[in-house]
Amino acid sequence: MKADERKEAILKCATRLFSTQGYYQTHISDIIKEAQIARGTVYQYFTNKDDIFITIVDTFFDKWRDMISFELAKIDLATISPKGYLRHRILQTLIFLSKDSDLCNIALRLGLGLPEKVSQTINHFEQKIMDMIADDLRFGQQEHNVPDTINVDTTAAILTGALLRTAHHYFVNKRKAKGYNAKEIEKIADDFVTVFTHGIFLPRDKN
Amino acid sequence: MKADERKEAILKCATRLFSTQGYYQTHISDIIKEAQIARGTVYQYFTNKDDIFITIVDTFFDKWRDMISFELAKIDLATISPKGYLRHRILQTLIFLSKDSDLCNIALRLGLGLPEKVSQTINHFEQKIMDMIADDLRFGQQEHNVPDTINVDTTAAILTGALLRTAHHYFVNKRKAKGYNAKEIEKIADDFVTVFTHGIFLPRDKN
Amino acid sequence: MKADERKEAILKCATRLFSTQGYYQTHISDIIKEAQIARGTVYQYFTNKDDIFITIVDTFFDKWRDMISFELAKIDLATISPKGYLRHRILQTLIFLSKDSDLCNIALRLGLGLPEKVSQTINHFEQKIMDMIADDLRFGQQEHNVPDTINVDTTAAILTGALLRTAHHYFVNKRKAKGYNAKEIEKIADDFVTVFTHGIFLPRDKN
Amino acid sequence: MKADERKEAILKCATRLFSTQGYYQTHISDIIKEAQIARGTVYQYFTNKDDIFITIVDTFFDKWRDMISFELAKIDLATISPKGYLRHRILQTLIFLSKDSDLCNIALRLGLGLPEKVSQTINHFEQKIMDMIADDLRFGQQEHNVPDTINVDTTAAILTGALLRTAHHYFVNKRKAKGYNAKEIEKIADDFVTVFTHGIFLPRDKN
DNA sequence: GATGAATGAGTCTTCATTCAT
DNA sequence: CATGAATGAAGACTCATTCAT
Repeated sequence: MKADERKEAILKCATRLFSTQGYYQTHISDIIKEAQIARGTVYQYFTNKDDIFITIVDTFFDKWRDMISFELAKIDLATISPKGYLRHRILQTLIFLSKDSDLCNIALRLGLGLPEKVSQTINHFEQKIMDMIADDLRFGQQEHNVPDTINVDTTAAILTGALLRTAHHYFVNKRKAKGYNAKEIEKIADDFVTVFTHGIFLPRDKN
Repeated sequence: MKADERKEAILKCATRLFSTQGYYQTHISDIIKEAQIARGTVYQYFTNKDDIFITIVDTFFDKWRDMISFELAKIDLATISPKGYLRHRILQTLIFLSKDSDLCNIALRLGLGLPEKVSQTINHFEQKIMDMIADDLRFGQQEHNVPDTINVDTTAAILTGALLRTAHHYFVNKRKAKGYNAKEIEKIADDFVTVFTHGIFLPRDKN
Repeated sequence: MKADERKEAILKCATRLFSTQGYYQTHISDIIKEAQIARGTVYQYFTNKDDIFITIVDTFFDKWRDMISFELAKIDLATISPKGYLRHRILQTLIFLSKDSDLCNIALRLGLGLPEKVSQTINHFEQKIMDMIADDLRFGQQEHNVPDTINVDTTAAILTGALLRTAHHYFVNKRKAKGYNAKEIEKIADDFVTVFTHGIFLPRDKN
Repeated sequence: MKADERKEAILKCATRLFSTQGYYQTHISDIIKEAQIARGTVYQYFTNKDDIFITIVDTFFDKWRDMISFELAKIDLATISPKGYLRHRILQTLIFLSKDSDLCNIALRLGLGLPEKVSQTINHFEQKIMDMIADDLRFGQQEHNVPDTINVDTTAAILTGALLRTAHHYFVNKRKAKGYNAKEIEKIADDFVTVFTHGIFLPRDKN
């Protein structure tokens, strides 16, 4: 087997394992068993375990960027509608992510290997949030406040992702020493609601 | 120090450490150093490391649920508008999450401890997606397709979270053996765009 | 067993092993087998293998320094003869080194673990030099050029050690880019011979 | 390149590396990188790593022996004075050792590759002994007990080498089960001092 | 002869957990 | 209850050597 093929084979096995078991619970032993190679062979192609993982994510990222550029070149920015533009972007990204479930799992950092029991606990938490949101949406549809046209499943995922990430963005990444005050949080909530009330396009948008 | 206080003290230290360094990179040694107790003492209150972590997340979840019930009881479902309802829900959750940055980080599973270098790689990936989305939004505002009233920062976080979680929901959680076909993915993308085009409320909604 | 005793026990075993098998051929496995402790115990007292070795040498060095100071304080510099002074120094150092054969071997860096076969080759080389010198000395005694009073064995060791270290001192430590020229080497040889011709005391020295 | 040249090239590179980094810290990888050959090629000329090292030392030893014989043949034993004889031997050996700093370092076994930190510790020890001896000598010169004609630098190296090797000779090589007693050590010290008091030539020696 | 990919036994080191005091 | 010394299974990584091309 040629060097490139071997490297590729290792990455392939490692990707599946990292995705399934997470970073810490994927051991070199697992990788070599899966790839049917000797322990030392791994280290002929990668300096260490990190290197394997980083290579996977970096490659994935590069492919994503290439895809983005490639797709961007295909559309006519002068004529496409904003909605069409958004749809195009979303669709391409989804298609891209759908191609490799393992990479999707890794890159979305949602399966990075906590011990089974620990993992369940968190999943349970997130699921509860999503369920609650789905219930709210269904109730809204019954009450005719929420249009029947929206997909409850997708929208619940959207709102959960949106909510958790927004929280993370402000309260972890842009965390403030003395925390956020009531006013500031209300502002964030209002910005949040605005998006989901009117959408993100101007009303005169007829597309 | 009483048993309850001691247990609480351990959890407090563990929470900060788990949030900062992640599950695997937080060692019992770190916890006992921080809590200034002996190694064996930890095992008098918790059966093992997992138990500590699970206790933290479970407690957090219970508090969240209590908060939800409590807040739900305070509003009058008969009179509140759908938008008001959404705003209320979002606001309470954000307030709740804002109170404890560490717990927020843990529960959102975004800081669960990969080695520094590895962590950076993924952060970089997510940041790029968010940056790209923010750029799109700003461009939309210049072209007057996107209202100036939306907050680019928040909306970028919303869209990133929404997109990644939607992808994860379908392509990892509800993954199909033979993958999704083009039609199915287009359907998801359309559902996605719909939400962000019209919002999630019926047009007759005047609130 | 108390912490101090255990640490001491580990050092004792390690010292013997390092001396016998050298640094690289002494494995943690050997040490724990010898000390009858668990693998992890070693790392409770030392950060790593180097730390053990360095602790041994440093302790030895400290003891030597203390001995030197202590002995120096006991002699009266105003009345002692130079020869007496030299004798005192040498004797104290020899007594010190004689106390622990293993430490002597380690500190003198003459047995620091090359593989057996490799070690033999070098020993052989050094032995030949020493043998040759001893032969020269015995021949000198037969010819009545060398006094019968000198101890051939000791003197051969002296000359071998003196010669090799002098060479090392100049040709390795104080090595010159373009090497030493004939004149310079003759100077070193002359200085060398001077010491062994007249001794290192002035002729008027009657002690 | 011919077989002999290739073998020579490998030995040359290996010699420098062994001298610089020591036996254990010189890896086949280092040698092939330096010699710009393939990994397998080394094993076409040498059976293993030891073989390379032993070849180096053996070759060095053979050269030394040849030199000794050659030089011995040039002098007239009937007429040369004992001092002249010693000078001749010392000078030839020094010239020989001065020619190849790396080989000198290897053969003197003073740089055979302990990890840097470990190595420093021992160097420090040896240096302290040498410094102390040099101080003693300088003090002796001030007091006019030691002739100004001796070279302090060289003599310190001589005494250090002499002392350490003598200790090694008796306490390691010829070690006794129950150690040496005070009387025996005094005897060694006296023999040692004798050499450095009167030199190793008979007083009637007028050379 | 030359190559360099592959091998795998062998090392150090880590760290959650136990248990005698 | 609290302590912290002791444990040892488990894991990452190394590197001399082999062998098919």
